[in-house]
Amino acid sequence: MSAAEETADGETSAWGEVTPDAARRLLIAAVEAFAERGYHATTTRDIAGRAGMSPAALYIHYKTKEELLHRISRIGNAKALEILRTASRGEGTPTERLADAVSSFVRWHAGGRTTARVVQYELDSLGPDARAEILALRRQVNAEMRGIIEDGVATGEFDVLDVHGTTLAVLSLCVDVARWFNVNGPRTPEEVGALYADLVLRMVGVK
Amino acid sequence: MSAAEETADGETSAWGEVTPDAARRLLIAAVEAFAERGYHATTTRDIAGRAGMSPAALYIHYKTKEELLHRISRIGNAKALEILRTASRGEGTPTERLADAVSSFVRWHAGGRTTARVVQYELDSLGPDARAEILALRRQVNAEMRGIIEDGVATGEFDVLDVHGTTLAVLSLCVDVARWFNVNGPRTPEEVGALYADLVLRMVGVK
DNA sequence: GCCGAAGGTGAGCGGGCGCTTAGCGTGCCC
DNA sequence: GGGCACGCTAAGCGCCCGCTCACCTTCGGC
Repeated sequence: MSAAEETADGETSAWGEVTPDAARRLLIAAVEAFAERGYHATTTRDIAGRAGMSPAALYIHYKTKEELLHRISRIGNAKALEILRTASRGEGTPTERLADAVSSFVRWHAGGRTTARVVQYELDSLGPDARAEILALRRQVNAEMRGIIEDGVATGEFDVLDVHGTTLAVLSLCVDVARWFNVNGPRTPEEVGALYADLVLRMVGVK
Repeated sequence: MSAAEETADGETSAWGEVTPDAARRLLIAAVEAFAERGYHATTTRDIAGRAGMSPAALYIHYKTKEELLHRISRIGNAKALEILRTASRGEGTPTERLADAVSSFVRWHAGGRTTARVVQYELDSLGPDARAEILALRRQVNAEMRGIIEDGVATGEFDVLDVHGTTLAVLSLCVDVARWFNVNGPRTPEEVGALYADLVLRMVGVK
């Protein structure tokens, strides 16, 4: 992977599907700006400037500033869902699959904090149609996590009183990593992933 | 308490310390607007309009729009700290105090979601000085929660590998309630508080 | 070597932003 | 009951926003 495919804080981006090159650079610039300042506090001049272009160039590749956020949200949420699915549908006991799911989901939110922040915290900045589309992806994420927990309850490995509530809490815990994780802090994404996998196994009552 | 002291979603606000009356009405209007749309997407005209005043009236009571956010943040974070301190410094075993702390902290974040959202998620919209002041309050919140966990480890009630990491996770779990809690959803703040207290006791390894 | 498509720029429009200012009404003090 | 401090409004200033438009390059096809 080339240096151009890394964002400023070092995370590797999976924006390879975005073409042409100029459109991808604009999108990566937008991710960084939205993550730093928030969608509404980011100007189109700032995004274009980070990508080394004039403000007008943005509108060759995107109809509006909101379309940029929409594209970022869809790709990012799809990636998060894919990560969770890979772990959830792998081999192993529910205990192993839950630990795998949590640790990889957390690693993505910590390591790709810039992207994850935008994906998880700028939902309300989208218009109704776009928000509805993203919410559909979120429901699939929820269903995937709930599926693992239900499997563990069925095999007797887990001891859970409220499956829906616990699912919500587990996902909330993982997602909120994007808010507080500090790349220059004392923990690596791998360490947080391992810690959280342990905590979640305790939450579902694994002996 | 009068109806005028309730925000739109029914939560009772502790803004009694804010005087005169017009300043309090503006502040409550700002809390609602910031929670709905976010700080940067909220206009001073919107805040003043919600309070039934002209845009200029805002500047009689507050120097800038940011001062409003700063005041809200300080009062709200102080309230959150007070709630946690009351539970943390009460009587009982560490197990009882932790359950009490989590359930009351969560009840505040769920029931007072409008305020809690602003308090917990608009930190980055503050300038450097104001942010530093709020961060000092947050460190006290962190220390209070960590204190309970350390007490439980000392008495042998808790089995925790990483005290700092677990403290972070517990607070993250509680705070994120403000993001997803829905007043019209299936759970009451009390139910979420009870569920979360149980989950957190599991996280710290209470038998 | 000419042409059209694709991708870019500089200048700027309409509008809404945060905030200011001049002046008005009201009630309290003496 | 005159003066004045206080709370508030109507109007609007200067700025920067998202976005557009007229025009300029570059380049592959024939």
